[in-house]
Amino acid sequence: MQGDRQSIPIDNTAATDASERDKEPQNRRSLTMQNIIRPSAIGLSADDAKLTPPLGRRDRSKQEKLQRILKAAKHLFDAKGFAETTTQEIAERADIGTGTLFLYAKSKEDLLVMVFSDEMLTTSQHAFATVPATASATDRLMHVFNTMIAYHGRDLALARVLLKEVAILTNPARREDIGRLMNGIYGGILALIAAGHDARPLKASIDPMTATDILFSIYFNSLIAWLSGHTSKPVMLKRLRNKLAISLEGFVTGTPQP
Amino acid sequence: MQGDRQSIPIDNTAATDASERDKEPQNRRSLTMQNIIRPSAIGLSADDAKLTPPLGRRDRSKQEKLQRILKAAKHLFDAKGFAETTTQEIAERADIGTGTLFLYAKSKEDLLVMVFSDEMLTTSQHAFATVPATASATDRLMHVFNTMIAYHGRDLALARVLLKEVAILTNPARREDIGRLMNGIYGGILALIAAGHDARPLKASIDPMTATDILFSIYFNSLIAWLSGHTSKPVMLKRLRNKLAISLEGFVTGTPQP
DNA sequence: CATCATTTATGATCATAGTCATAAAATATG
DNA sequence: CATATTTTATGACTATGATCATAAATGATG
Repeated sequence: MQGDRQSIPIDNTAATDASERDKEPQNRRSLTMQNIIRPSAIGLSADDAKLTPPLGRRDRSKQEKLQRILKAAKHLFDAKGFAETTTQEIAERADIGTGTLFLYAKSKEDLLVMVFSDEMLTTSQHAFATVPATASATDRLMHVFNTMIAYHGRDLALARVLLKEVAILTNPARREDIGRLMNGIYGGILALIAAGHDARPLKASIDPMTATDILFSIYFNSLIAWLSGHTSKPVMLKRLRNKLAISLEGFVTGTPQP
Repeated sequence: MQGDRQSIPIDNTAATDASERDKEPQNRRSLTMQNIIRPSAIGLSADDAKLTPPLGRRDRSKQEKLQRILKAAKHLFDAKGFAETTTQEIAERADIGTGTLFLYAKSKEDLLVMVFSDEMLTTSQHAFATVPATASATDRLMHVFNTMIAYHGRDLALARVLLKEVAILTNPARREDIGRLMNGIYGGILALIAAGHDARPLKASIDPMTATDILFSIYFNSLIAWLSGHTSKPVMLKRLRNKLAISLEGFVTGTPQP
């Protein structure tokens, strides 16, 4: 029961396929196309990144091009939907060649995740920042999940494609993007429940991170069940709340407040 | 707390898009291309279906063609993988025209789910049928999930594509296929836990179906985390077991056995 | 600056999923 | 059986995601 504390959600114990063998030859110069770094990817705003001194013309133009691509893609995905947007259109709008696009994203789906992982992160951060302090643990969790669900609800078709990609990642770069998102969410949930709730502490036998993992699983499956058309939104929300309440109840000691 | 008993996993509260308005004009003859019915889809074996009397030449040939398609697709997906198999190849192997394929499946992905939903159902049924009677509730659940995980482990690339499609369904016909699968799994889990475990009954406040839903969510998320490369298989299994144990503990009354 | 090496950009080209007008087959009707 | 109607089959064709050989741009070196 001890010795397996989770530092999750992400640990790359699994083999990273081919990318394992060609280790970066230490003393090469800077960013090559194989590892583009988006500002947000290292916790810097675009401005900060611009101010960061030593960037040659090449790297600068690369960053700018990437920003144009992401902006163009986001605009089109939002405006016309994923399937209805062609990579040609994105390239044109970003003012680059059709082939250039695939130097920055491995596939159209990859681009989709690149585009929206930032927004998902922002959304979740806002959700945690606005948690009602006085509410019950269940309600606080529901506030967070509700916010995220509302975000995906803005465009169901887009949400379906996006979550499909997010659920199962194949590109290590995207795994990092989503890893950051997951770390934020798990951290937030953990903060909400780590001390227990309703004046009752967590059971000693329960690792808070494991509890977090369970709660997130419940949320995620409710979300995809809804997007799959298995349940209506109100029913999904009602059941989600119930499942969270039940789980939370199982995590703490003592009996419910009278 | 009452009045929302889940008859899940599937209820089609959500709008079924266009397919809602063109209601079958009652007195048309039989199966049109829009609703092909596979034998297994109604709980009959292929043989039973053949014996079922009133099928005209047309319907018979349709069934046979469908079987050829499914067989061809399964063979090729297994042998070469999903991405590496072209719909042309499948059509050739099934001895039909390239366009004919898309009369039976809406897309290549749709075909993938058609092909493997039966096998997944069989696998889960076998898993439940071989549950060790004397084991703890956690171990009995782990036996089931382990079996299903092992099944997906036979071809990770295929499992990734398949589960992506299964996670979020867009075709109502496929929703029914997977609905049957889910009903089987939920029913099995429910049977395992409905009476409580380790001589301790379920808490009165807990709907067994809701508990089932939670347990399945935990399984499913562990599975996709593994397939996404977030955790190695042994770590995933260890954590899965732990999460199931914790949840199960929260569902029953009393204290653990001494 | 001139030359060379490396990295990035480009669009013509390819592969293939999916469509659609047309034909064929099956069934209904008289 | 002859004809009309409905359903299914077909493959040429289209749309588009992705590739790749070639060119352009950048930076390093002397």
